[in-house]
Amino acid sequence: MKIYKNHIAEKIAGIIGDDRDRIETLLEIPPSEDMGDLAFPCFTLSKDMRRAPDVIAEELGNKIGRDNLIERAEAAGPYVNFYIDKSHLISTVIDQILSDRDDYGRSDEGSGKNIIIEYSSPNIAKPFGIGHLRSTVIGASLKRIYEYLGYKVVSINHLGDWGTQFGKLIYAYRNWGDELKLNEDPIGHLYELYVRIHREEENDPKLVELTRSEFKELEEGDSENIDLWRRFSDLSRKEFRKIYKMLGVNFDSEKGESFYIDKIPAVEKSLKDRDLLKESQDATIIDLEKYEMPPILIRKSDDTSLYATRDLAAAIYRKKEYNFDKMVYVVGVAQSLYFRQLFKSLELMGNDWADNCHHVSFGWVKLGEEMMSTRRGNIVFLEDVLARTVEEAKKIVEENSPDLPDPDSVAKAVGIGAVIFTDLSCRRDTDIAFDWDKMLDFRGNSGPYIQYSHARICSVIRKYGKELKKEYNAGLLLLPEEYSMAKMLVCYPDIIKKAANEFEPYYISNFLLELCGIFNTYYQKYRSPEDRILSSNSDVADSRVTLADCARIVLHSGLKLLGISAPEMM
RNA sequence: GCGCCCAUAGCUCAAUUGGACAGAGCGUCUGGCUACGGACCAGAAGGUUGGGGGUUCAACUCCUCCUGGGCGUACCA
Repeated sequence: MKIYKNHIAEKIAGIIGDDRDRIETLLEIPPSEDMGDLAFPCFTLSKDMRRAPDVIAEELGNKIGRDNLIERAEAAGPYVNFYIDKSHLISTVIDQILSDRDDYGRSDEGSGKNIIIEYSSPNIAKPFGIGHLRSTVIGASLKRIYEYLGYKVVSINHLGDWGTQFGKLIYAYRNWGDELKLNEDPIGHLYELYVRIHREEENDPKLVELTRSEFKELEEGDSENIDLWRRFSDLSRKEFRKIYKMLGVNFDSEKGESFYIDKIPAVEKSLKDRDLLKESQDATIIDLEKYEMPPILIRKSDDTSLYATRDLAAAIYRKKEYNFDKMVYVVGVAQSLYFRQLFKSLELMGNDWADNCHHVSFGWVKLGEEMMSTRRGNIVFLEDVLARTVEEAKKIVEENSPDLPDPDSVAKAVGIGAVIFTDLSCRRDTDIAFDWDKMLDFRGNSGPYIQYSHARICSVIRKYGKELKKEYNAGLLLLPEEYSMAKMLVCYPDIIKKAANEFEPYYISNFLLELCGIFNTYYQKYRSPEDRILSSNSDVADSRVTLADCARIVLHSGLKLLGISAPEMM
């Protein structure tokens, strides 16, 4: 769409003698297709020129004539509506996609830039719930999106493998642990112990001190505690790996919190040198009152470290190690105050790059009226969700397409795709309502709907049979849906950039749904031998299949950016 | 108490960041395969955008107050 915006902005600027770029940012896409393809609202001009917007629009409309990009311009009240030359747009986008193929929409705007994305970061010894999935899926998608734009991305799984909870876990395991259970179902057993110690601590406050001292010993290097910790950690990592494999998610680094404990002293020294540390209530803090924030705790009264301590160390380490241009933390919205404190602390330490750190937050997953949380014990396990969606997909596949060569892998692709898509189909900050019925419904606005549309196009191309030639005639693509589709395809690169800028993969999901909507309408509306895609007129068929193939390429690409696979048959 | 966030169709979510008539899916009702895949498509019903006031050419969007909810707010992460 960029070339058209540019072109129109230039024309308008030429007439009124204003700044091109300013005009360009004012251009918008009208709410309905019959109002043209791009619109210029004259309100702001009206202020400068002290004339009624309708009059300006009228004048512009008359002065802008047709050329090979613009078919016509027409005033509509205070707007000037521009109608792009359809044949120009269609052939431009088809040529572009056919030459770029799977790289359509790729760019090099990020080349030479490093970005760190921290995501997933589950806690060792806690089950992977459907709530944790959001960070994983959003982060993994952002990684793909940024790589597509030429950035060098380092993805980090900042595992929660250190902290007070390990004192609890060690204590609980010593007293109630079961070797057999631990090996059979490590996370299940550890979680059971975790829940139990929490309950018991409520009844017996003395336990709190005992578990805290276990952590202190761990942090001081007690070998027995370290052995246990390492075992818990290894077993959990192994379990998580299974989940990541299913989801098709991977990381460049899996350095968890524990990695940074030996880097804490240097951080503390630098904090002390800048006189940022303060003793308060027996603990060590950074006072942030000047910045209207509560203090951030650096050391507890028993002298053990906290997540903030380790996060400061991690940020500084990463800056040294990767020299990132940007670092984003994909972490739930509950932590937003904490990240403001963290970034402010980094800044106070003299790190001018603190500005380049972003908290990419996301909302809760609700179960009924409640927020899902491990602490409350009302979580839905990701493994159960994946198992059920895959099973459901298998049922449907068996019923609808009994002779698929590999039904199991298709069922997996669809079941998992449905789960991933659900998390990416609304804005990050909205809370998601988890609902089994909806999760298992593969119709409507869903991942499988997009996969289905993609498979359908693949099927048409198979039926077409011939080698796809690069020959097509834009003059034969005159149906309104063909133009709408082409127009969407033109916008795909813009959508990717928007998704990256706002850290919102949902823009891509939304775009894909819309594209599928148009294609499916097109597909079903025209059924006569001549009007359908595989038209009896072979020239027309060539052109239509070519356009459909472009849509296929974009659907495939978009799904990939979301981390969802696109089977050719399903 | 203070801070941040949310409230849009019966339900789940959108709305080009202040723009033209607030749109999709599900659910309800009606219709569509001897054809290119019905995990689909077409149509209908469904809204005073939680409520009041304000800012302006224009408010779901910005300001203010109220109501209802969520999260955070020093030794969890």
